[in-house]
Amino acid sequence: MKHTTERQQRDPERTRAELLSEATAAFAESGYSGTRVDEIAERTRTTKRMIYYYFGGKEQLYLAVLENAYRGIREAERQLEVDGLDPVQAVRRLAELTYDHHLEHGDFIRLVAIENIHHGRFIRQLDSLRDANQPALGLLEEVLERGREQGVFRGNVDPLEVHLLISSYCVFQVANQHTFGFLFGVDLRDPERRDRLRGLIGEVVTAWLTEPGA
Amino acid sequence: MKHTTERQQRDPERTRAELLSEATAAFAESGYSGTRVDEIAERTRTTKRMIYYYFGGKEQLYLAVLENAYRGIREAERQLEVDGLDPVQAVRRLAELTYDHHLEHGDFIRLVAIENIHHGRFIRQLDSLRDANQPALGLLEEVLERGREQGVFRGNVDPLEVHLLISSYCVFQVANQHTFGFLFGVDLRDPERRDRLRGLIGEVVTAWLTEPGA
Amino acid sequence: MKHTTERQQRDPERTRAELLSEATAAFAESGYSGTRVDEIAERTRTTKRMIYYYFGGKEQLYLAVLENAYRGIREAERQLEVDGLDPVQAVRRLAELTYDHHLEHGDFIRLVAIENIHHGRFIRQLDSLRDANQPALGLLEEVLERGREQGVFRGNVDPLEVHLLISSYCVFQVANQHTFGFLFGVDLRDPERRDRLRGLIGEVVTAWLTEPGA
Amino acid sequence: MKHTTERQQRDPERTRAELLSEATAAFAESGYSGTRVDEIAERTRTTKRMIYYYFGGKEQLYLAVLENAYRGIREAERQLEVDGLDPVQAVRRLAELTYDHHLEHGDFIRLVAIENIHHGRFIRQLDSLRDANQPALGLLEEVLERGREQGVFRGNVDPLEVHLLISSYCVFQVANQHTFGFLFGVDLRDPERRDRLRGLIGEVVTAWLTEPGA
DNA sequence: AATGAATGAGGGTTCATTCAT
DNA sequence: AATGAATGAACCCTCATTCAT
Repeated sequence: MKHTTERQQRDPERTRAELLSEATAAFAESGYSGTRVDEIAERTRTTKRMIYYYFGGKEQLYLAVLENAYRGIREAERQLEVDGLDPVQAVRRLAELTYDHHLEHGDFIRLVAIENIHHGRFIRQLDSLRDANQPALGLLEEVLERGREQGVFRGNVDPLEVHLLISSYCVFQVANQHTFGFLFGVDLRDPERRDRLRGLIGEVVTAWLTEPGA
Repeated sequence: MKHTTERQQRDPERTRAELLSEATAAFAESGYSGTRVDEIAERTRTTKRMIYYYFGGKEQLYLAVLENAYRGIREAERQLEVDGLDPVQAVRRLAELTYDHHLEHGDFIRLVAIENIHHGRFIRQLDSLRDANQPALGLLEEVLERGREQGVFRGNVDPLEVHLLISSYCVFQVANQHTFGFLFGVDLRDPERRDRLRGLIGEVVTAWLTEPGA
Repeated sequence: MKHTTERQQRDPERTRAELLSEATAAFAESGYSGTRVDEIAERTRTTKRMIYYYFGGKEQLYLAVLENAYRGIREAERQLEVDGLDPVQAVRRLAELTYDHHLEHGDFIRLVAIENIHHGRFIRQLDSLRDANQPALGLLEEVLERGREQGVFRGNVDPLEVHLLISSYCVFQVANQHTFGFLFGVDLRDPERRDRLRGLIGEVVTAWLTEPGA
Repeated sequence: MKHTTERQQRDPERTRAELLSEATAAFAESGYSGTRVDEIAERTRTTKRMIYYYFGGKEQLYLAVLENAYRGIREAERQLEVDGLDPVQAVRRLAELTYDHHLEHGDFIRLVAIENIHHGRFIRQLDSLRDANQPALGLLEEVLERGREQGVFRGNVDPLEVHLLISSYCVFQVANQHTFGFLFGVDLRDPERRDRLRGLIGEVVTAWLTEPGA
């Protein structure tokens, strides 16, 4: 009679998924160089050896993590809905959803920061990410166009730049919270503060988009 | 005739400064864990032994780098001048100078990103940074107050949040340039693009500050 | 035809045992601080990397050495036999066996001396040694009791103190042989001298135990 | 006007003495390899550099420490007095004084143990110690001879061996206190225990020396 | 008589990875 | 499909010592 140990498991998919998930957490926590493969393995029910068995090495595992993280985000962006809202409300809504979304996915934002620390050396290998359309950007494009048609928004606006405005703001609050918080003595994650900040970027952007005489 | 070797030198200040400078470049380039002390030493005319002699260790060197970088930035911020400009122009000016300033100090921004990857664990040890006043923020505060007095700007605006808006935007373009550039197929450092982006944040912020009926 | 290298071997038990054995010799020879892990490794067929693989580090290896050495001594003490001897002969026998035993285990005695130089800081971590009974002491206790019952030995004798008397004498000859030998110009390991010394402590102790009117 | 810093001092004798004294404490505390020259210097008001200036190096300093320690002990031994006591009392007295003396000079005993760990490699360089007479041994010799003449002590006794008996016992209690204390759960420095042990060795030795029919 | 600056050589340890079944 | 054993290369750091005044 064979007894199932906690280690031995005949479910490759599950093992792989567990490795990927824990590697995501580990890399997001400590960066690429700062994460040791032992550390990742210790979080799982398998051994370090399996990382090489399933992924080939630390770098490949990191690539899988990165790709997987972006895929998840895209998936979530596809859920965004602003139908039935007038353009101003739609932009505000979009900004707020983006804000919430970023605050909820600290790991992802940290992975992106890490990747930039590495000069984007890894992401550049992921062709799968390159051409995929950016759902959030597409949606924004639509809304901006709608606003312009209705004469509510100024014309000559590059959706990418609006996206940049919103993204910068949302990303910064997560990515730079430690230094900003320390230097200015504020806690950006404080609920009250967060509520204020949540609405701000939408207001700012729409103020600009709707600015009279622009 | 003996020639002086390139190594041996009796100029402690210079040796220390060189180490600090090269360490700054190295850490900004590869992060804390990603930088090897040998690597730093190889950039200088001394040996890695001197890192321990002058700083005590890798971590202390990194701390010195971090502190020095922030000190430099503060110094630069103190040079900012917007006297003689009306509030709207002043904010725009401030935003543009901040923008330029960030783009010119990629190393600093990378160090800040790195520090955030480390959850601010190092900067928290630098009490010298905590209480020091933030020149840029003070200046902004003055301008906002002036605008409010003149009835040009809305009231009830937290200078810190305006600062956050501007900083986010400027920092993001440097810090996230690799992933953003890759994903959207743009080069944020392209001069033409940069010129457009340079003015944008000031316009956006002032549009909001001056929004009628606010 | 490939020949098996001397290094590569798939016998963990043996590798471990070899490391332990050579480490014992090395630590006994040069002390804890005086022994380099490279030095230990060079004595074996593996590399120093294996010390970390099997033991975790220099300190843990030393702890294993210490524990192992004491275990070996205990094992040997369990072989002691004085059955069928009258109490006086038994004590003499015990003293002589202890003497021989110490002279034969110079490494052990040196390890003990080294441990005392370290203020017992390592041994205190070895709970396995604390509560284990001390075979030699138990045997001695029996003999002393027997002698007292037969009216041959004085009463009111603490076996531990008798043990201390004998141990001191035997340990000293090994542990302090270099300074003592140098200062008094004698070689304590000289066979003739040793034969004299071998019997001495038993005689001294029994003279005291059997002292009339005590 | 020159002000005297705490460091700068123009008293070579004092500096040298301080170094010697602190080095003694340091070496006795941590052994030869375990003591770092920085550590010694930090205990004094001078710098590490002075160790090289005054002694030439770590080894020479250790040699000076060793020689100085032995010189001090010899000096103390010369103070021993047993005049006016009968031989039995004299031996007991000598044993007790030796006992006290050892317990009071733990540093010296540790230095001796350390020297033995190093196989007496250093002491062998100190010719000054070799030929010097051993006061304690000479005194013992006299007493033993007196006892033999009076028919109280057995003849054919090597004073060196009696000295060895007493020394072993006294040294062991200090040198091996940590392992012995740990293994047997006793504190050899406990005052009550110490009082018992103090008298023991004299009784044991005299019991043997006076044994009838020897 | 004394010192600040500098250093070569090694110290213990950890890293991602491969061997061999 | 999975794994225990082994490892080379490098990593950060510390040691006793010397240079140069």
